[in-house]
Amino acid sequence: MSNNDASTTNTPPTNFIHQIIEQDIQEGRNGGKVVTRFPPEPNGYLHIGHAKSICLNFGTAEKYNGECNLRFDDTNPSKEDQEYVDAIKEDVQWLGFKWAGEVRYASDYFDQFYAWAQHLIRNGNAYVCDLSPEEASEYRGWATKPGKNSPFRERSAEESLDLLERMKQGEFEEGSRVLRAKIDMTSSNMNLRDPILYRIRKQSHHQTGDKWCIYPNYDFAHGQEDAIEGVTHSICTLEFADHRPLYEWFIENLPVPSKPRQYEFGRLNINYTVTSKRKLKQLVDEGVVNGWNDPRMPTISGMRRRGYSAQAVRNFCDSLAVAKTDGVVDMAQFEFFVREDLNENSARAMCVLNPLKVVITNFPEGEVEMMTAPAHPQKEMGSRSLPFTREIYIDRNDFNEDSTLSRKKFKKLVPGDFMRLRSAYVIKAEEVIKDDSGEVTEIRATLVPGTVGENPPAEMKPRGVMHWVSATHGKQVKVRVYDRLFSVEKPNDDDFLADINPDSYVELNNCWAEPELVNAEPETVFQFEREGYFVADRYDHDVTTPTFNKTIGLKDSWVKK
RNA sequence: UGGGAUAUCGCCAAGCGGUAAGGCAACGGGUUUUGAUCCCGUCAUGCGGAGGUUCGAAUCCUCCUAUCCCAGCCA
Repeated sequence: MSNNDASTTNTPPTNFIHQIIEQDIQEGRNGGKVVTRFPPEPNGYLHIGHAKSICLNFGTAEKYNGECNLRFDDTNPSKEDQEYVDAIKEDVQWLGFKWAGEVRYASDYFDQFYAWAQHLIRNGNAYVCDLSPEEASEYRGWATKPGKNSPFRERSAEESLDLLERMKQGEFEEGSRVLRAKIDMTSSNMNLRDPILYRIRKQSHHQTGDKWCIYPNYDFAHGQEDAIEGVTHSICTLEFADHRPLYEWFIENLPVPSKPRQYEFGRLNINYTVTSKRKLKQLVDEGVVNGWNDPRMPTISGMRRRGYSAQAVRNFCDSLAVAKTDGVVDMAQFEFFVREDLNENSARAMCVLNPLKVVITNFPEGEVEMMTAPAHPQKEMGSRSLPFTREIYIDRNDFNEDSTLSRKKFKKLVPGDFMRLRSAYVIKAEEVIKDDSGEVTEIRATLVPGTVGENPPAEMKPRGVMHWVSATHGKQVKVRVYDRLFSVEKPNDDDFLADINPDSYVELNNCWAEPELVNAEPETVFQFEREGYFVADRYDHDVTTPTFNKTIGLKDSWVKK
């Protein structure tokens, strides 16, 4: 609630795109309407970078009472698949956005594009070129070296029209001919050196099947898609800035129904991860991670499985500047929003990750005392019951044999000293039992009567508080502990796999949780007190195989030593 | 090297000629039956550099410097 108020109306513009929009509205441009679109190519899964674009496009439409379309830019069948179409729709919905009307596809407009291609030819603005890809590249020149005209550039409109139709009929091989715009082979903008409009691809398409064997390029499609849909502000990332003159050239030279404008903003980069589609795909294909929705992946489906809430992802994206700088946002900034949301909304529970048995010698065997604890320390979220028994588990890390450690600095169980069991008694460690190898296997302790909900006398003041679970009434659960996928801020570009964090995934099979936890609905996030946030796995969790993924640890300001 | 963009605290960033917002991180301190949360406090005489215009410049001008993007029949 608190974070989103700012994005309703009447607030001053927060970024340069909103400034432009407000000016457009003031000048009555587009009849005061604002229409945006999120236009992914269905060739991979959406990631955190896309989330920023989604939040910007949908958020902008929302802010100005406009609409935002979801449109698949499916102009290259050789890279695309229905699997990605479905996953992308699911991700956008999970984030909580609703697109205007039906989902759109660039392929819905292929007939129109073809007619417009003929229009350009007739007006002397396009021609069929027979240069091979290698020759075309040579003719195009170099950034500092002007290109030269294709020998087919002055071919008659009639001939080009005929050739284009025959390309469409499948008469020619892939790569043998293309349709090009006739602009300027000497332009300092490479995109204007007679860009390719259509190329031959004898492949079936996930939406149009085998209807087409020629497909438009990005540049000959995107602006026209926007124009057809009445998009007013076409927001894309910085690398498309060089394409804007071409975008405008098509809008000017074609009888399009509206005149959209393109604006570019800086793409989101975060440290300790990668977001290039190529690298993410490699991680999946080489089995470095367990699929696109592995909880370590920066994909939306990965973050979802990790336990990050849609609201946290959105709050993070909204906190980001929309500007033209290309910086790298600190992962800590993202983690802040994840914790902020989870702290506010997740129920508390206790789960011991590395069990160490404690026997309360002055508590009768077989007896069960039910403790009650609030589900949330600050918010009213109900309460839970915790069975307290003679044998309990505490975390191995909460015990230390060294009783000389400073009481103030070391808030853990040490022999002869007192500790508070969260929501239960204060206990005192009396005896340490070890096995032959010297490893501590059990602690024998005594409880201080009357300390449930009450403080003990000053001389019995506990060093600190620790979580616990009944050894006889708790449930054994599986916990998957995740950490950052990469151990360095900026994974090496050439060999990024070498920078994988070897400890990014650890599976713990002997964890003990308070009983109710096994009944949790999949995708529910809990705060395991003193440990962090954990989500019941979306796919693998159920009563018989309780499985939790570590979402993120609690902030830890305890400086060791 | 031709073109397009960008440079403000460790990171993100506001600022649009009137004397450097905010968030993250960090560091102090308080509360606390989570070393969490919460609360309080500290954190740029400085805005990539050098000149100039101006009563006044992060904001305007000039020249440098650094970084990113463009030479797919990818998007």
